[in-house]
Amino acid sequence: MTGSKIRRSMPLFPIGPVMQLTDLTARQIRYYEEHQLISPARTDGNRRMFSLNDIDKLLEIKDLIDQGVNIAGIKQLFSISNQGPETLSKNKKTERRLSNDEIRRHLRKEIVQAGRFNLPSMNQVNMNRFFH
DNA sequence: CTTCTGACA
DNA sequence: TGTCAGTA
Repeated sequence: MTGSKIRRSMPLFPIGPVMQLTDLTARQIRYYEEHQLISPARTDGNRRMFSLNDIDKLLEIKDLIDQGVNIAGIKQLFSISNQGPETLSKNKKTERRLSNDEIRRHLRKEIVQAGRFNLPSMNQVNMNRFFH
């Protein structure tokens, strides 16, 4: 229901506890925010307040980073998973048999795989190869 | 005491 | 990324 959503997005704890829960340094957490991978709420004296969603997001980021995926790649993955079928189906134009879900899986695999091989510039992943 | 922004041997 | 500074 909607109740669980508001709970997961409800600002709960400051950066301290989050550091322990995610094994990430404050520097890293702030860095990821700078690059808009997360957007914690702010409070009284401009202090960050993280929600459960933020925690999960950070854990996801941590895994991907450990797998070698850089910020650009993670951004790609996040935007893709949040993208509704409408956005993708609009690009699939004509000759496209793969479902949007399949495309997402392939793209994710490509990015993570590239990360494992330490391949540079994940920035311009050839989405052109999937659409056309 | 904890967190924040900015900066850089 | 770590870390130190100067605040709030």
